[in-house]
Amino acid sequence: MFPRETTIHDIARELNVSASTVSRALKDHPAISPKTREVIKAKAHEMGYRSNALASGLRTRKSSTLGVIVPRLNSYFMSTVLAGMEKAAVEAGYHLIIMQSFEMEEKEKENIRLLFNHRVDGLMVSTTSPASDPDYFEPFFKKNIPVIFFDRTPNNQEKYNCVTIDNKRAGYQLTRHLLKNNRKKILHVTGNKKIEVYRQRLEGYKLALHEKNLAFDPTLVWETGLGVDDGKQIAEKILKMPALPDAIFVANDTCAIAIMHHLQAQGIKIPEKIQITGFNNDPFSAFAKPALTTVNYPGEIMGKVTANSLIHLINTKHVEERPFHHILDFELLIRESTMNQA
Amino acid sequence: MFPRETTIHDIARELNVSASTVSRALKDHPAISPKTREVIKAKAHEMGYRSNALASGLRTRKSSTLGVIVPRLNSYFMSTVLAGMEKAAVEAGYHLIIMQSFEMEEKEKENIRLLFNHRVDGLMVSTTSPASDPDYFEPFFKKNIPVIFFDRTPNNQEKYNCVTIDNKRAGYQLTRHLLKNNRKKILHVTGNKKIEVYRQRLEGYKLALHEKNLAFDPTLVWETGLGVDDGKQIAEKILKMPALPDAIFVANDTCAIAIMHHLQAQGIKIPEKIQITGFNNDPFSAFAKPALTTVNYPGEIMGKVTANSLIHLINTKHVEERPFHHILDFELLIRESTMNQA
DNA sequence: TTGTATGCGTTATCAG
DNA sequence: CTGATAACGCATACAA
Repeated sequence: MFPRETTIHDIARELNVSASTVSRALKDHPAISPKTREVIKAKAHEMGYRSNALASGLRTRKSSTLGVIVPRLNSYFMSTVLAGMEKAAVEAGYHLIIMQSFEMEEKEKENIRLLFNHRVDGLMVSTTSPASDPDYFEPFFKKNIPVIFFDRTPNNQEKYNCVTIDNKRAGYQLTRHLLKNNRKKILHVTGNKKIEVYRQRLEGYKLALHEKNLAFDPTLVWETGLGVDDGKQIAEKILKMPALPDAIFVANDTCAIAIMHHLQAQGIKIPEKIQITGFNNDPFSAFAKPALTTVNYPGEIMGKVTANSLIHLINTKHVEERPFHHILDFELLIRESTMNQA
Repeated sequence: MFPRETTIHDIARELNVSASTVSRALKDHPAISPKTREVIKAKAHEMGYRSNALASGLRTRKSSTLGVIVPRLNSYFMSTVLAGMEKAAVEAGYHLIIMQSFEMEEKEKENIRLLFNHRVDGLMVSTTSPASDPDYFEPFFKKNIPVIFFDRTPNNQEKYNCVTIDNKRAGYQLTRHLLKNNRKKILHVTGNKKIEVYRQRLEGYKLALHEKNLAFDPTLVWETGLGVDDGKQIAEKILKMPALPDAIFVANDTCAIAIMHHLQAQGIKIPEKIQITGFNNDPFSAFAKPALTTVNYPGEIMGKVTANSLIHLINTKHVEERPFHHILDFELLIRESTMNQA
């Protein structure tokens, strides 16, 4: 019904050359004379030729495709990461296949399997699973297909290629900021503590407390989903506390803003009564009232660095000796305009 | 260096059957006896067999891959759309290749070309280009590879498959809401007017004015990039107006909130002095102070509907008679708690 | 500089 | 129900 695709053979026939010559000419192989190369290219264009990536991939064992697995697509932070990845990937001639794990380990495994079958040339993962040893990446490791974890990494980072920020230091600085403002009872609202990013932030929080000789109180660490709805529940729970905290260190902006909103709705003065900090520098954090102190998480750069590192690994055939760990710079954004410094 | 991949031939050899039998067994072909099917599947599993999507795609002329082109990845709305698409696609056995056009027509064309070469089975596009007749989709049309536009469609929607909301009606309702609040001078801050979504919203705005016998003043329609930075500039420009508007209908939440923020910083009372409405229902719009009246744009559903429609087109071999146009429901979210109704 | 021959792994066709 | 064979479109080793 639809005319067969024009192939290099069709071009070859038209020009009375061989298919290999056409193949070579089209990819600027040096062994082809400039003249014939131009002729072939012109003809190819004229005939509306399109290279068949599938055939090419089958032959070269390369799909020119990178796989990405993220817990969820719909967060601002994640989209900036993906934006950076897409740009870097396309510039290097790769496509991006993006999949969601929806915070389910089973789904993550399935995605890994599917991307493996799809013969991606490399894989970038922000892991759902806190598992200390994700052996379901074995097929990739065995075939030496590079895998890089970004943002949410497995627990033993030294075994894997990772791109992160120093979450511990960030957590430390945020907590320190609150302590400087004479806050004594700091609630820490965080995500799944088995996940490295959240564990690190908690470590930073503890360190800052320790430095000030303040006792760490485990009942002040609340594990949640960090979503908008969680924020509302947290606020309600806070209001029921016998003694309110005087500060809250929330592990992302979304939830921080939701908490703030609901506390304010109940008449709590922010930041006078309770000071709040977030994490991620969502665009709205600067517009919250009061503006939210947060950590600028360089999403686009993280995406770019991850993708470029992956492509580098793909291109360097020889096995890298040991995994690398890129730690990107973050930025503490202090936004309180009129705070009493201690 | 790395052991060759196990193929159906390897399995066939081990079991003394033919490769075709293995191939059939693995995809549950009815003509294979249940017994041998199970034996083959077990062996395949044992040998760590993985189907090669490239080879399969080359043979069947199907890549099991859907292409997506969007102007930018990093907006909340777009990520919800993609989240919906990814889910629907994976459920139907497809992968998603996502590309950005960065609001550049050239980039969009290049992406179309790349995805065509990559042999995607279908294409979903939120177009960058306001061009009335995007002939660079011709390769797809010619080969009868389905293309669906979502959100941002070409101008002559009747010629293409589209999934949208009724932007005109939404714009109309928002404007009407402002008029009901006795607003007389409504500034409309919008995106590129050549783009259908923005044109439609403007049409709705005009209609509402017309209905109230208010003259349409073209100088009250400002075209911008609708980003955070644009918001600041707009605010500054507003403050320089000889007579301030008493309402602003902004074509997205991000920009609306930015404008609101900067006007408030200059002492303008919102909504008393100037009432503002947004568009998209970004999660933060509910937390803005005051909360932003907006239109709930069903991103995830849009993604799901678009992907499912595309897959349907792929599966129905016969050419559809005419393009379809799915118009999704939106929801006007009125958020002003204490407004004086006219 | 170009051509020939072969194979990448799978599936469709046809035969048995 | 199963097997043999060819073909999908391209790229490469080798030959010329």
